[in-house]
Amino acid sequence: MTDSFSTPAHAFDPATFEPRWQAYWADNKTFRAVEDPTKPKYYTLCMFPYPSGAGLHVGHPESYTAIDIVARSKRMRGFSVLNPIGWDSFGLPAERAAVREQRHPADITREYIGNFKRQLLRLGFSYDWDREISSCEVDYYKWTQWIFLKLHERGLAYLADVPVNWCPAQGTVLANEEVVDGKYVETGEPVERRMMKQWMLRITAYGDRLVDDLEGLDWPEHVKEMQRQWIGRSEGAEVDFKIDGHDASFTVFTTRPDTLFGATYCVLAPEHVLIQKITSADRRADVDAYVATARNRSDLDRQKSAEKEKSGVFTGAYAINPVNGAKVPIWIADYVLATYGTGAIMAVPAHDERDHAFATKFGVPILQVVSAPAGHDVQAEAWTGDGKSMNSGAYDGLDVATFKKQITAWLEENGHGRKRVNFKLRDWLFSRQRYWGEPFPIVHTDAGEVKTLPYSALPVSLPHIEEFKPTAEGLPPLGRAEQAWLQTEVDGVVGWRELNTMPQWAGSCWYYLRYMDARNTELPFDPANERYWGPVDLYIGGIEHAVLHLLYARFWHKVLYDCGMVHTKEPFQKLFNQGMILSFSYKDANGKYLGPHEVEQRGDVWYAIGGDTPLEVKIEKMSKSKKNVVDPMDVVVEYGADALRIYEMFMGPLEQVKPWQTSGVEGVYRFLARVWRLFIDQDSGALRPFGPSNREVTKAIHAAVKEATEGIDLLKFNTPIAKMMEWVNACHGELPAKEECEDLLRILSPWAPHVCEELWLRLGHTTSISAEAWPTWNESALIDDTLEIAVQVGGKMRGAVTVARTADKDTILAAAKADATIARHLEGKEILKEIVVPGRLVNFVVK
RNA sequence: GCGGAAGUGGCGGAAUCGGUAGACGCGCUGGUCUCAGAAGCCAGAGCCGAGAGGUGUGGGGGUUCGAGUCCCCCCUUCCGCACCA
Repeated sequence: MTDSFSTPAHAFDPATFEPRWQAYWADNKTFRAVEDPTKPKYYTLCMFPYPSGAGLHVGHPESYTAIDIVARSKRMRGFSVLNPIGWDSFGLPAERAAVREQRHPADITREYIGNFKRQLLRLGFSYDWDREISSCEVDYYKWTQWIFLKLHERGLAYLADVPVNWCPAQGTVLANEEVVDGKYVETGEPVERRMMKQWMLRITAYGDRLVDDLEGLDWPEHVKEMQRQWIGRSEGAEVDFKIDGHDASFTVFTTRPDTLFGATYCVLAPEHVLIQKITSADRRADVDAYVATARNRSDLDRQKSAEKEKSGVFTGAYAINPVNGAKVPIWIADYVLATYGTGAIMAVPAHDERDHAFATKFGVPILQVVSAPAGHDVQAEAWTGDGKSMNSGAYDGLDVATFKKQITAWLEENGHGRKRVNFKLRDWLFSRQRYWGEPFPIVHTDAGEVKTLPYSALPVSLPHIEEFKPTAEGLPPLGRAEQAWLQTEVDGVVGWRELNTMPQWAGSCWYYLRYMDARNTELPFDPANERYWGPVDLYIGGIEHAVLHLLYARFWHKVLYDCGMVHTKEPFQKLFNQGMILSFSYKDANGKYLGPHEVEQRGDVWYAIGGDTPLEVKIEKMSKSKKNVVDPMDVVVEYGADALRIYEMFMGPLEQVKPWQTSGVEGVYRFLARVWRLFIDQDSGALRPFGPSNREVTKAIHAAVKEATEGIDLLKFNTPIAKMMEWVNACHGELPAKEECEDLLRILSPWAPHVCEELWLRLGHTTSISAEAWPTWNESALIDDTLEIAVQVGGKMRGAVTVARTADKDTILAAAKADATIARHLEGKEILKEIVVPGRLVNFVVK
């Protein structure tokens, strides 16, 4: 009832102008990206959003705001900026929702996209909406299929019978990268191993380049390291071992060929093909039992037991060591992986910890062939470091590196082995037994041939089906499509379409290229456009994609590079990971979570409203079950988009994990309201008069311009806000000179574009502030005529004196000694040394 | 176990070519305005101490006139990898 009194007619109210500016930008296509050869380009990109039913969470606007600030400031600094947005819209979650809600995934996906888009528009991001794309629409996935054909043409796509990660809950296979600890990373559902015929992409052929090209990238070191570890390049040798009494041999991979003389046994993985052939009659029962057990154990079990003890069984067969003819027993053990190297190893227990553990348990001899430091007994513990070779015949006395080279050369010359580079990285399992994904441009003929469709036959549209479950015969959901889709003709032969679909990663492997030429109907994109826009200059997204998406996209990019489609070896020049935004949660003694509106603080302790038992307060990841989710749209309704954007940046460094605090949003809202009141008379709505600037205000604006300019380049978006706040504080409620006020609006506009456009308009300008030139600062304006010099006595702070900036050493010392407090501290002491740091401090070293 | 990042007021965080620790914001205290409240505005504050002063950037040592910053040891937290021969 007192609102008319308490709220002036023209008080700061973002809801009155924010939507108006959003409409203005849309109507005028203010942020259209133009291939302008007269300007340098800048390409900003956020990781492809997956539009979920839950809508935006506060993590989305964090990276989007950071990108938007860079994009807006780069435009103001004369760059032609590409800042696009689109939707990663194929994938399992939509299909599961479809089953749950009895609706078609296309309908669900489009609804979610509409919701996301509405929310993003309400936050005022400067996207070129004319380039909006959606990976589930046929005008996009036609080109995903096109790129698949390119991969196939180059021998990089093949069908293979492979052990796959089958997730029964999802009803599909998963890529290695999607499985952690035997569980699907997205849902935590268990994964088991099966043999299946699947489409694979030969990413391993690019292993070397994927490692080597990391070198020149401006990426966080730990992300590069994660990629290196995942690719896991290791250099060594393959060695062939004949089997005593059999016309057979097997090959091992080792990184330590220099320890060949110390091999006291060999191990085959339980899946190794030779096992049946070489096992002796008296060992067969044990071997069969061991192999059967190993086969039935899940990866998770295998991993768990790895932490405890080694297991294994002797085959009864012996291998012949090619370097010295020694016969060593062949064991089977599941600590040797079928999928890495050759699935077989030579074991050198003296110099490998795993072999040592195994040898100790099963009583296999341990033979030292590399000298260890005094006091190190290889019988007790393996020595894996450097040393001189011993017990190695003619090779004794060599260091590890030299011996490796010599023995590898000897192996090659004598046909017993060869130099070899191995990767942990395996080929990418590229098919999924699901509906909501890109169909393969592949046809299987009745004669059993696998044929690719010609480019002219694209797109292969996803057929409409009603049920998204496997067929009764166990075929993937696409088996439910009509005969007219299932059966087709290629090269004059009738055949059946591939029923698998591509994984969700396919669409996100090249979307950043489509943005460069989003409406091209002839090609995925025109290479001329790529030469202008590529590569992405700044890419921001979550650390969760450090391996998966970034590895796959780099792989495809390199293939397109080899096809002459793109002109850079790498797609993303600079990468940055935003830190997750956490939130406070409140839990009562019964373990029940309470929402922020159900709790109150009394003193330092939180209680349920009206309750008297203290609650447990924690900072946790936002989740519905913890009742600590912050909906960015709620924040917009209460404080406006500008306040949300500024708070997301003001919370702390972008890369840091940090907790959401609604009181902090109120703080930045108050800042914006102060800016508003500085410019606008709240009662009349009129622009308030400019006045004279003083030294303090002028210094503050230059400091703010400097901090904003440098902060944006360093992706430090929090401290510039502090400097702008200092300028407002320095104004003490009175507008200073017009130019300084305009500079403030210019530098604030990337963070808070709506209020800055509004005030810019009210200053009488008729064009958008987003097209203004970025201001510059003057270092000289930052320097004061007088300086405060800190004074220490014996290294302890005792006071400060104010002197002219030009004051010389003696003047400063005299001023310091004249200060009453300093004089008191110097009294009765002998000054041993006088240290003067110009412009900073004086230190009297005393006795 | 291996690798990486980080520990600063009641809270989020500033400041690292070594040079006045705690900018800015939140919260708090006091004042102003008001019949009253809210908002706004002004002022205060690391901690201990009445004060002089002491003390203080996870802990312990060291280098230095001077250390949040450099060196050594330790503790804690978070993240990644985890039989890859």
